[in-house]
Amino acid sequence: MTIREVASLAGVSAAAVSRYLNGGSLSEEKRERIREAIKETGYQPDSAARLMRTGKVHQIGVIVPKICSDAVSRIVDGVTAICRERGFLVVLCNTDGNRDLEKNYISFLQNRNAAGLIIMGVSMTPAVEDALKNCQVPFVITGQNYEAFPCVFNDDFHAVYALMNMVIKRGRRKIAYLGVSDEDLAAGSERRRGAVSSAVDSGISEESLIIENCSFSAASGYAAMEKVLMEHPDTDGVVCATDTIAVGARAAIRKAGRKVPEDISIAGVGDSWMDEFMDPPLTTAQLFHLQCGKDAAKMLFHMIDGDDDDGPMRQTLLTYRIVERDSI
Amino acid sequence: MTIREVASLAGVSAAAVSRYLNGGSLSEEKRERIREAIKETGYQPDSAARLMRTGKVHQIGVIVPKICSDAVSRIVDGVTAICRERGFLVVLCNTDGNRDLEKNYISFLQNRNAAGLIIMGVSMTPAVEDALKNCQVPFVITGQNYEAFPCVFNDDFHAVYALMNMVIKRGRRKIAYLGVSDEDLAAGSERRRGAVSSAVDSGISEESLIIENCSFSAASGYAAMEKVLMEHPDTDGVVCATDTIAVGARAAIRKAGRKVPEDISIAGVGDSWMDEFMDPPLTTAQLFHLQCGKDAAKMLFHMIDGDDDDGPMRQTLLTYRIVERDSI
DNA sequence: AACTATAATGAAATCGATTACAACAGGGGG
DNA sequence: CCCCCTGTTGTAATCGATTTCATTATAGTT
Repeated sequence: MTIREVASLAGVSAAAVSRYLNGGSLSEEKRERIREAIKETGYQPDSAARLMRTGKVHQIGVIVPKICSDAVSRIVDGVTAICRERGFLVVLCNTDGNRDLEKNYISFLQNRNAAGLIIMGVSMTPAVEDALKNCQVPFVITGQNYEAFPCVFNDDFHAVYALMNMVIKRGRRKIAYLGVSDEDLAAGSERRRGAVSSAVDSGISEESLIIENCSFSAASGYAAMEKVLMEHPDTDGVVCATDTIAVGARAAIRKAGRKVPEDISIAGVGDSWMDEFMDPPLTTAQLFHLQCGKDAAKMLFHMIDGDDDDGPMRQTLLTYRIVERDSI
Repeated sequence: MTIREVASLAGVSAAAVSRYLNGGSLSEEKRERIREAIKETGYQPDSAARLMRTGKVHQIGVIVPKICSDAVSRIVDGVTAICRERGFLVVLCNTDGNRDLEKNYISFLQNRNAAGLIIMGVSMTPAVEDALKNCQVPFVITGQNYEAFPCVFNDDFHAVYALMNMVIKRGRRKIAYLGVSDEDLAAGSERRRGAVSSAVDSGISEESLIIENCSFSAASGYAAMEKVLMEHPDTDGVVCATDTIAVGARAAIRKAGRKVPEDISIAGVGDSWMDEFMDPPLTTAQLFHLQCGKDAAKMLFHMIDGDDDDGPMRQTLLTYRIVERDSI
């Protein structure tokens, strides 16, 4: 079903049908005939041809390091919600943590496959930075804060700072921080800095704060906590970079026969759905992932629409909320 | 950068460059010159124009009822893995449980936006069934078994049947089944039937099996379990349609002061990552979601490639594995 | 040498929509 | 009555790749 067939069925030119669809001057009479013909045929304009002519893709690309993650899937959820409103499709690109793929996707998506990009958990290697600098379509980075690029990110530093303060206020002095690699600017470096700053500000020396690095899994949280309890049996508090790590750490504490929160306080970050069903319910710093996705998408559409007035590059700092439960 | 510019730079015709890219007879000499020109310019053929001419989209559509779900995200992970190998992009469509959207996406994606569809958690309303019957592109349904369509699905019935048997073998007689709505053929109807069959086959009457319906959340599992314990204080076993429900149920049992597994046995379905970190670790029927996604994608590509020889419509039944932990 | 099959090549048509342009009609102002 | 402006309309060019077709060159066969 092409525009010409619809046109001849309605007894008008193809241009008239196009005007009907895209808004152009047209008599009410023809308008009616075209409406009829379209309803009758169920005609939908070919998006490839339309794209070919106008150059406007109604898709955006979302690049993620993995999909099976509470945080990532919530952000993606927010992005899809806004895109649906706008009639845009979402192209989901899973790099599986592979930097080369990240770079490849960035360059490939520009080639008429996406009107803009949302990138999460970007690993800012020189190659990726280069790809972004040369990027022909607008993009927004989520979850991490790079001065040079538009991004939507969390207040990772203060979230952990606040959590740590709470644990210290409970009288804990021998505290462990289970973090993730500094390669991850936000969940790694920023959160760790928050933990250290809080400790130091409260008179706990940086050296006496126990720091262990984990991957993003509960299993690695379990292993790290086991190690901490082995090497520092007097540990009485633990703050985890993510709730998933906290789940593992909590199991290790249980295995060691220690009580939470009597013997050891524990806290996480993220407000995962299972936090309130843990035993005891986990104190956490809630992050607004869904909002993050929505904000990033809205920002991207502003850039795509050019509503930006070439205005200042935007950096959106999201808030966090301490959810105090019984684990500290 | 168009094919003509590259061509003139290499001193050949546009057709020659196209032949270079798509395979056609071409002298080694021109081949070399074109290789040069492409490297120099970084030319990438315009996918819109290519699509326009050939009609071959290198995208597939994935329609999901929600994204924030362990099962869904793992399946999607499997799909993206196969698509990446094949150089296809994945268009992720989140219907958020809205049936109209499901139908709309199915019809919209056919319009040159996808070479095929993978649909999960389809709600087979007449409208959706109609949309599928008229679908111009191949599609595969995951997680549910419809005779009339190609699908990849789990052995939901036997998974729960086996779990239930284990609980009964532990000597439990007053058992509750926390399920989900029958609207969901697989997780709802099939699993419930498995629970009932097992009970009946073991001499427990259908009437004495306690059945409560939940949504897919831990909170609803908590509420349902609370209700069960209130109305049937002698309950000594509970099987849940999903691990998430089990997490909620387990918390309700704890709240009620009952011990697991001494007083009550509990089991779930899905093998969520947090199962082994629960207290006690949760016995579950592991489902192979990643494999499900991969199989569905492979099946779809067979259909797209036409390797099917118009062969029989395929129905893939996945296996399950009982993971026995300490909760029963 | 004559002939045929095969490879190499470019010009031009094509996919289906949008849009610049030209043509024309009708209305209002002088 | 003429001019100009605005609104309606269709024709044809266009986007950038692929592919058909016709042509020429080359090799292989009698």
